[in-house]
Amino acid sequence: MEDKKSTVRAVDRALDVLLCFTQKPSLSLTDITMLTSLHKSTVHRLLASLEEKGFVVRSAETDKYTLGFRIWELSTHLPQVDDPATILLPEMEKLGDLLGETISLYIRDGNERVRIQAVQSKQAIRRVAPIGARLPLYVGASSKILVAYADDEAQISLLSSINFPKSSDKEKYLIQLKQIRQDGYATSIEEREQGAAAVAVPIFDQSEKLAVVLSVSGPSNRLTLEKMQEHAPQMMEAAARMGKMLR
Amino acid sequence: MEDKKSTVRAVDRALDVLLCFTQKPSLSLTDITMLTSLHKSTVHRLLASLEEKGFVVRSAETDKYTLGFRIWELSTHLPQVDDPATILLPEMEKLGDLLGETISLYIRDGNERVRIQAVQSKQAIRRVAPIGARLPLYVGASSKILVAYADDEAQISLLSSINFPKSSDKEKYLIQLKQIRQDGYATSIEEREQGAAAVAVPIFDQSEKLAVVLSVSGPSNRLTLEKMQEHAPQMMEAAARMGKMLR
DNA sequence: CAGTCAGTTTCGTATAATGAAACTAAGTTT
DNA sequence: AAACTTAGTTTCATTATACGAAACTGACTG
Repeated sequence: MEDKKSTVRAVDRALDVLLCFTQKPSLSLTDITMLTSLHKSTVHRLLASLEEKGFVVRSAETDKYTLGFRIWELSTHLPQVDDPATILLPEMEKLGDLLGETISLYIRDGNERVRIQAVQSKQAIRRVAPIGARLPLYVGASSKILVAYADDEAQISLLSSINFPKSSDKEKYLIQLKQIRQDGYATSIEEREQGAAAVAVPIFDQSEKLAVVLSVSGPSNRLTLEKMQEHAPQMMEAAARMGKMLR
Repeated sequence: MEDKKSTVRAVDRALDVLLCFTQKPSLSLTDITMLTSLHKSTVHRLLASLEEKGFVVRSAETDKYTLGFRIWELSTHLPQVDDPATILLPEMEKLGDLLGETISLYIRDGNERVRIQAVQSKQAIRRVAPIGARLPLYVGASSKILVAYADDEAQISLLSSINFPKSSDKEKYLIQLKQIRQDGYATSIEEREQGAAAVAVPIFDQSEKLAVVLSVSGPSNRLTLEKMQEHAPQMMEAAARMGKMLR
């Protein structure tokens, strides 16, 4: 077995116990025992620690546990970061290390997309992604995500702004968007730029609205179709995690 | 040594690490090492666990830690209780067990005080405190707290509503209020009721405003002056804790 | 009153958390 | 540029300590 980082098991378990409360606000000891598949005496002890410090409270009547005031207290001390570009940077860096390619973050601004954050690949041959760059919304994996997950009225206006050569092109494009929504990610190979490929996924905020688009991009001979399919689930997983960071 | 509850040491320590962030939003490993007086390798491992689960994040540049999105996520799952009577009940029950006397919670309503919550002592001889009871604001430990910590204009109106027999009485009363603000608690012996004594302390909400008054009361032969002085710091400690629970 | 179920406590054992110390990597001073 | 700091990371031997099986309690149920 290989442990990525040397952590403390008892603490890992205690934190898992806390996270159970994201599923249900009020839990009995046995509820938690089942959710964590730990033994009840273990859970009992972990809860004793959590309760003593006020991270959970036990209702005197029902014996059920809920999150305690310490969570509230800590949440008031959260660094108040507002913009995704700042808050998501650490995660993007991690992702960049993991995938070894350039990671970008896009938002839509009118009929363009804007790169609001990027971490560059460390490889010699790499896709350089300047922050602040404005790109068209028609082509590229990130663009397709921005269109596919735009809310209804925005989508209609975007589609009308795109100049399709043939009407059959629009048809194909719509089918592509539908597929993307099914898959949860979009890819592009040499679509916008010679020799470049990318995978893009949506990041939703707490209210399930599209907040920003995350993409990994690199030279298409390195970022092959195969590699992209490998990266897609990793991207979606990262996006889910990052979404939780947006208020 | 006697362990009150059997807890898990590693977890206790990890929670202490989290609580460090209430003092300063951004902390280095050594900062935490000093604040907790744990060894750095221990802190390092605890942070690894906390980071993996997203309870803290490490800024890639500065290497400093801040609270992570998991705290935010959990805080959104806090049971949204609004009224102090509900939210403070569990703590009042604990306090009642500890002190063995009746615990009450009061708010001011106009020129009266109202008991909005109570847990009854389990002893045979006890002070019975019906919820909803309305009592005068002049006498009793809780009343004095309500007056002493009322905001300026409310205090003036309250003082004018009290019918002091002699003007020297008002003088004395004001001195008493000043003393109470210095001590942080008020006591009363047979003041309002024959044979009854009480200690009362203010509970302040997050914005440092008087939210509610907490009192312990019982027969004056059991709740002696000595006992009351013993209970006062316990009450103030409990009140501080309870205040953090009020949004 | 037997029977189930949830929570609590005990206890022997093996594991896993610990802290000293060594190591790395920056940053500072000489 | 060598010699020191200073902060973070990793290793490792030791033992404390977290673990889970099982027994216990006590409340609720049929």
